[in-house]
Parts: sequence; structure tokens; C-alpha cells
Amino acid sequence: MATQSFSGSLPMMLYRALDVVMPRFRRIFNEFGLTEQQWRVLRVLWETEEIAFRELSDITLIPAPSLVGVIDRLAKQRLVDRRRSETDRRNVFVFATNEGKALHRRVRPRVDEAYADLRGSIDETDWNQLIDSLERIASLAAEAPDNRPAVNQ
Amino acid sequence: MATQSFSGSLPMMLYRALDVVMPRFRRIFNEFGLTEQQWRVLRVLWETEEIAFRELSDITLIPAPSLVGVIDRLAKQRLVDRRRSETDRRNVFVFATNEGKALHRRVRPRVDEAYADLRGSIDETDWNQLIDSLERIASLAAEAPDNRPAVNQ
DNA sequence: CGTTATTTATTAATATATGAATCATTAAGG
DNA sequence: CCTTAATGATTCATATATTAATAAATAACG
Repeated sequence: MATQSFSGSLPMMLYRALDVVMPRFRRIFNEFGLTEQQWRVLRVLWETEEIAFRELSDITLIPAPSLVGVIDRLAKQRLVDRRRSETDRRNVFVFATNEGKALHRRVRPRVDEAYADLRGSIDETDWNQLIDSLERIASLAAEAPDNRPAVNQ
Repeated sequence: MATQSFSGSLPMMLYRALDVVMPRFRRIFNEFGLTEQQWRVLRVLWETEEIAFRELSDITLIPAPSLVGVIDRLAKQRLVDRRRSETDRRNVFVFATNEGKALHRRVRPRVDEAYADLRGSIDETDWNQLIDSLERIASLAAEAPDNRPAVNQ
């Protein structure tokens, strides 16, 4: 096999896929005064009433130092709030306010619609194949002992 | 099909794949005092003696406003330099200095090795399938008229 | 128990991303 | 030509990423 071309490398292909896919979603977020990361937090809080800071960081893939600021800004808009655990005061829990839940309910249909459009623009088989391949890549995480990201315990 | 789970969505799967794949490369870049984006620029300049700013932005997937700073910092380290086009003075060309080329030659083998390791840790068929699927996603770009990224002209 | 490690969120410093605006240059039109 | 429109890099303001350090709380251990 010849020398790997830069643009054909796996990392650049992943970045390019995101560049193709994300703008349509960011446009929606912006309409509602949200950033992509702020949306991720609201989106996760839709599924769990309350969530530990670390777990929120793992699920949203927002690194902890960044997440601090994301939550600060969401809290300033009264969309989410924190509380410290009583049993272990190092832990922080995050939850959506009523205002946050209401905003989520308004944004969600638009995002779902865009997602359906995206999915509709790709052949069903290709789509499943892609998700499948990405899952296999993600499963490498456990095997690399020097990686913090995501699923490790 | 049930409601799309957040972590199983295409964007989050793409982000997770990058989170799994990139740390091993960033560790190498850091050893040589480079950031990921700085490396991308050096890596591209390895293939073309000189390149137009806009084209560099398209290939590296670094947005123009960010690329200005990336090149500024590389130039401060004497690794690259700019020159303005004589025929159209709006255009800027970027090229690697001898120092930049030398650094590239030192980093490159380490990156290639890490890439080979990565490739070796994934089944050949899975790998090809993934690259293949990502290419199909990338090809959607042309169909979305409101997207700047990459290949448009 | 008291001291030392470890864990958890946070802060700090620097680099990059994002979206809008600006400034210089060139192209187009009358 | 001269004015106006378009183009290309850059700047600006704000948000996030990255890596290291810190501070508070808890766990572990002698």
C-alpha cells in the first residue's frame, strides 16, 4: 500500500464527516441562542432528571474543564443548576430547571427533524455500516490503558 | 425504530471515535512542542512546496480565522513563512522553512508508526468499511448548497 | 485518630472554533 | 475611468479544548 494520503487518513475523514454533518445542527442551536455543547447538556438532562458531573462529562464528551464553563453559562441563563452531594461533598449533580426543560422541548423537534433528514439522505445500508464501524472503533478505548476518554469505569 | 439515543447518534459516534483515536497522536505532537493543528499544516506542506492560504484551510479543515493564528505561531517558531502573491495581492502563500522541514522529518516516522499501530489494531475489513462509509458521508457536502467546508470548488 | 494518598471539581494559561465584521485588493458595470 | 460589488485574509468577541496545577473532601494506612 502506498504512503497514506493526509486527507484520506482516518482522523481527517472523521473530521470531514463532522464538518459535513454538524453545520445544519449548529444553525438550529444558534436560532435558540445555544451552542453545540450547551445543547448536548440539555439533551442529556432530558433523559436523566439529575446527573453527576463526571458522568455528564463522559456522556457529552465535553472535557471536565470545559464543562465547568458550559454549565456556568447555562446556569447564568437559568437553564440548569447544580447541587453538591450530601454524602460526598466532592461530587456535584447537575439538573435542568423548568426553563431548561421548556427550551429543550422547543428545540428537540427541530433537531430530530434535521436528524431524520440527514438519515434520509444516506442509504440505509451505508448508514448501518457506518454506525457499526464506529462502534468497533469506540470499543478500542478499553484496550488503551493510557486513555481517559469516556467509558473507563 | 425507537427514539435515537444520544450516545448512539452519528455525531456523537464520530466524536467518540476521534476521542479514542487522537490522544495517541497528540502525545507525539506534544513531545515535539507541536499542537495537532500545527502538525496538520506541516504535514500538508510536506506534499506541496507552497500552498494558497485558502487551500491550506480547506485541506487541513482548519477554519480561516483559526489558521491565521496557527500560522502566526508556526512563523514565530521559524517553522513556516508567508508571502503575498504578486499577481493578486489578496492571496497569501504559505511554505515551510528548512527548520520546518527538518522538524517534519523527525516527527513523521513517529506518526506513521502510531498510525500503523492503529491500523493494526483494527480488522482490515472493518477498516476499509469505515473509510468507505466516511467517504460517502463526505460526498454529501456538494449536495448541501449552504456549506462552506472543504471541497467546494 | 492523625498523616498521607487519592479523588473530584475547579482554576489557570494557551490554543483553537465559531460567527460576525473589517480592510485591502481586485473585478464588474455604467 | 469611477463607482460599486465581490473576494481574501485578517481582526474581534465569545466559547470551547488541552494540559497542568490547585483546593477541598474523602479514603487509606500506620
